[in-house]
Amino acid sequence: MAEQADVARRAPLSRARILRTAVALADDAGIAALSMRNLAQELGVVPMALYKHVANKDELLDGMIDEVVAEIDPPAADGDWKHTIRRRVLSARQMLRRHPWASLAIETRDTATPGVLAYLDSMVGAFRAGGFSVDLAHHVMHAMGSRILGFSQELFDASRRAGRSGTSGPEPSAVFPPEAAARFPHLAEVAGAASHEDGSVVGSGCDDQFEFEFALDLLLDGVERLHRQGWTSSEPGMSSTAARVLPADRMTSG
Amino acid sequence: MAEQADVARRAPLSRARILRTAVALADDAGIAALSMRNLAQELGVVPMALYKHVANKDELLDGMIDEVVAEIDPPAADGDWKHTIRRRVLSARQMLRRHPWASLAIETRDTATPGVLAYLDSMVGAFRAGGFSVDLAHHVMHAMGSRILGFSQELFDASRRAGRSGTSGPEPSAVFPPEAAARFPHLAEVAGAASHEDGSVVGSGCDDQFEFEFALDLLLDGVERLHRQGWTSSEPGMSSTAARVLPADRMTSG
DNA sequence: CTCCTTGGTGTACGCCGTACACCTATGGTC
DNA sequence: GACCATAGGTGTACGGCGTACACCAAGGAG
Repeated sequence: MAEQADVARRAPLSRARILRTAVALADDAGIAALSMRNLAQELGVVPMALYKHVANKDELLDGMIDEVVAEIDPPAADGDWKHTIRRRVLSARQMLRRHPWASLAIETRDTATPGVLAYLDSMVGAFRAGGFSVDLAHHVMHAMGSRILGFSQELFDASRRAGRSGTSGPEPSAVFPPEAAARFPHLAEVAGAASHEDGSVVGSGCDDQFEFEFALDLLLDGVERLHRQGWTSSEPGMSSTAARVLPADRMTSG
Repeated sequence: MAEQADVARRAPLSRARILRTAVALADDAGIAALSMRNLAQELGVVPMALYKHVANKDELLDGMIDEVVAEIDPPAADGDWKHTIRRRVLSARQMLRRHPWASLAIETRDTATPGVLAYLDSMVGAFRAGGFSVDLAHHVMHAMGSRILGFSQELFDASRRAGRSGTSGPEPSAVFPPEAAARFPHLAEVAGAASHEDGSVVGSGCDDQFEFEFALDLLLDGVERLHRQGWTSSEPGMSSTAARVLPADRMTSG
């Protein structure tokens, strides 16, 4: 009990405490540094002790994911669908920025956690409540979940990282090393323009939040247009979908 | 040379052969099964032999990425920007389907490979050639590279995988186990509708290729609209960007 | 003939996840 | 109070990983 202070030298190690500590450790040291051994040490306990509370490392990761997904604001009751979706998506994004490991962890898991499913479900629910057909809601969810360029998570992260030689970095221009600029002139042009255009962005080259909202609004506005004109998948209303130029590009969809 | 057939018992192990074999192994057995030891065994060689041709495993992965990125069709010279972009993106997608490990591998690397940079550069070039301002091209690239829902790569992959109990799976409905359907009614509704709507989709629930092109065209059409109306970031022309509802949601972008 | 370089080998180290046997308090039952 | 089942922390050990480092065989150059 409380009498023997040194026997209860630590808080008594529960699944919840393990998950909280694991999230904190991944936040601080990166997901690569999250080993069962490191986590155990952080908790002042031997590695195998963890296995009395989580089945294995995969289950630990699942727990961590649901832990952070729960941080996403619940859907707002007021407002139209667009407002609701927008706020929710931005809240999810804030969570992902707080926990940079989460995005990759979620995508890596081979089966979605209950928390993730609940989030997606409530998102579909918001579209449905806004009068969307099941059909349109379905396709819109896909559109919001897919990345058109297959990769390059935050597009210029790589080039930005390549230019970092310290945390100070007061030089906003020349994000590219010169030889890269020669090889990739268009990227260099874009990167250069981005670093000049706005004083509110200090050293990083471009305003991630602006870019994200640009993409979000581009999509939401398109979706709103489809919704208003009563789009259905059997009779597509999008211009280029009707006049599809590359029927041969369709794959076998296996 | 060719005289001693047993001395040259294998093709002489070059960087190119290592990369080709590594790609094939990752394609077949999954990226998790690609260890230096496994790869060496596949090549009939001792693990440390690989290190005479690649610096370490990270560099091996970089090489593999450039290997598969090179499979993306070069940009078409003819046609308008939309045609060019669309074809290129779809070609990239086909590559990513051939090499399911590639998408994650590319996103995991902390510095973009030359091949990836070249691909992105040519993409920006296509927009520029289509008359896009540097500004718009920049933001559009971000929009195409970002995923609005922060995760869930192919949205219903997870639920689909949860329902797989074999390769046959002749039952298109009930993608969800019933208890999950009760907890996530909207997802269940969407998943159920998807499995009924089209005879061309056999067992998988929804047509990934259709979903992808839906998202692609939604974005391209929105982009075309912005382009036509001379959008600039200083004076946004998108409806919801002008009447932004949630200024407080903006983060410090740091 | 000697020597240097190129490329494959063998051993070994420290990390990882985790199976398994063990120990030790706790609390319920008689 | 005696007994014992159970929950939870411990210690050891195994196989796999990436890779540092010393070694060695073959071939070309002087």
